[in-house]
Amino acid sequence: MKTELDGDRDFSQQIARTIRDAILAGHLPADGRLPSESDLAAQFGVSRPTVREALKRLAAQNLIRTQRGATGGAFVNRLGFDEAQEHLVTTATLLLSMNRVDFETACESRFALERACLPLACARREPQHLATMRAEIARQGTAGLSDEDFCASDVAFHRALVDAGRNPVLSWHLAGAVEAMQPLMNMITFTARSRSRIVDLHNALADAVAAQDAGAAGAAMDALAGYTLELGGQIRARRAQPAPDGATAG
Amino acid sequence: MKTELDGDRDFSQQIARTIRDAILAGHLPADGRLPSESDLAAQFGVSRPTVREALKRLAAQNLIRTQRGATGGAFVNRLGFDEAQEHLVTTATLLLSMNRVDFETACESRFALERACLPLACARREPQHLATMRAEIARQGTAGLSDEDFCASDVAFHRALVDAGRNPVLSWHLAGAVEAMQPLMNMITFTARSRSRIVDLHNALADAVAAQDAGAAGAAMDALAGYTLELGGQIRARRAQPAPDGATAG
DNA sequence: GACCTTCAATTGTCAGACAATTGAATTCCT
DNA sequence: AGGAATTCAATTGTCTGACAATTGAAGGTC
Repeated sequence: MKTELDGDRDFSQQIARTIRDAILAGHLPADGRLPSESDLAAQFGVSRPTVREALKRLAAQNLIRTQRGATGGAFVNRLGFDEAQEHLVTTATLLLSMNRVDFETACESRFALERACLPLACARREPQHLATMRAEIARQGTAGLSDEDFCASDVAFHRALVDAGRNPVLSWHLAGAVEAMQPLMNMITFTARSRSRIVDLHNALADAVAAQDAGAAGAAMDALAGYTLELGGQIRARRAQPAPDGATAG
Repeated sequence: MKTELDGDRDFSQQIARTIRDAILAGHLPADGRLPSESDLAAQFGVSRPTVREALKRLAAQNLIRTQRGATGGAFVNRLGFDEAQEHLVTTATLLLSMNRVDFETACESRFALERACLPLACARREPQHLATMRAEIARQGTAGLSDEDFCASDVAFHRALVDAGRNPVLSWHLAGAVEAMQPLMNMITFTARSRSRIVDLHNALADAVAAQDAGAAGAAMDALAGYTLELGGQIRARRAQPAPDGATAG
């Protein structure tokens, strides 16, 4: 099974693409073992380091895992939701940081996406989801909670909310979006902290989901989005005109 | 700047992670050049092939690009929306194919997500978006259109719809989701072809967006989702009880 | 000054070797 | 015969050194 390559350039990339396509096409079943590096080198007519570079490319995409030893080798990975979510978060984080996405745009997309799961969450939420949401709200109300912990709890709350929709694909998308936005959210929460207001809005959301009232849930989500945007606007204004320190009326 | 590694294993992975974190943290600006492979090898105290494996990992994630020649080297990539969407599609495709996600779940998430952009699309759509949608609908109505072209047009229509929301982050998420679902959608369209019904639903969507009526747009989207699910159910039923060939009643 | 040549830096590739790991086969003891 | 310890072989991880290909830049020529 000598496989030909396009004569001139970047063998490792071509090999990686070839194997990747084979995996995506299902020719290589999950948990199946690839030939050894030496065999692959012989098949493609290249040296082992070149094959290794190709395999590292695939490993970077979580398409394969490697194991040493007699029965070791490269095995096709079964991509789970957790790993896929890591990918999503990494990509989204890079995207946001490298494209000068402004806060309003990021915020808007995040809440628009999360809003998408509200009907499902209201219809399918189970006691465990409600319990998690309530627990996180309670946690957010405790005094002396650090900003980091508050943000983590915030993420956990929204995670429970999207999980209540009981659609893993949707949860993957939404949780990834929420997690990728957290750095931006931190910037807000750390500066203009008004936790009680956020706790109130979270409670309204939880109430609506508990009552299976999608309309009310949507309204609560809109209110949360509006408040977050408002905070973002305050931050920007404060930066543009930095500190009339005494802060009189005006 | 000798950088230490955790003594025992998989240097290339550690090096890749180190550089990746530096990029994500912004220590390496976009389009900035990394040290040469030899320099990196010296800095990390490993050989050049090991450094190369690390760089290939980063290249596989589109974090860097490499260029040969005197002024060549590895450069930090500015991750654009297009490349990021490729990532998203690849990950989503793998996720769907490797986790036995059933059609209903995938379909539900896809339409829930797309529904999220309808208010924005109705509020902000511009003539160009409407024109694209109309053009694709017209294309979908032409006789003799191949199934592949019909599907491509379908994707283009939905792409225009989400772009009408004029939020690039949202477009990235939604277009990625739509494109990842296309293989599944093909399965449907190729079998139970009912293009006129789909064209009607697309027209209803376009009308609602043109009229900036978010409620009607949501209803049209729900109808489209319902019809798609219905088709999926038919396919499944037909598979479970394969071909009472003459197709008489009951 | 414009064009050509040479050059040096850098990535891409190769060959062979050795170390580390690990499951399986083998041997040895009971 | 059965189980435990040992040996073994296959495989990945890494190193060394080298050469080829590419490409912008420096220098030389007209």
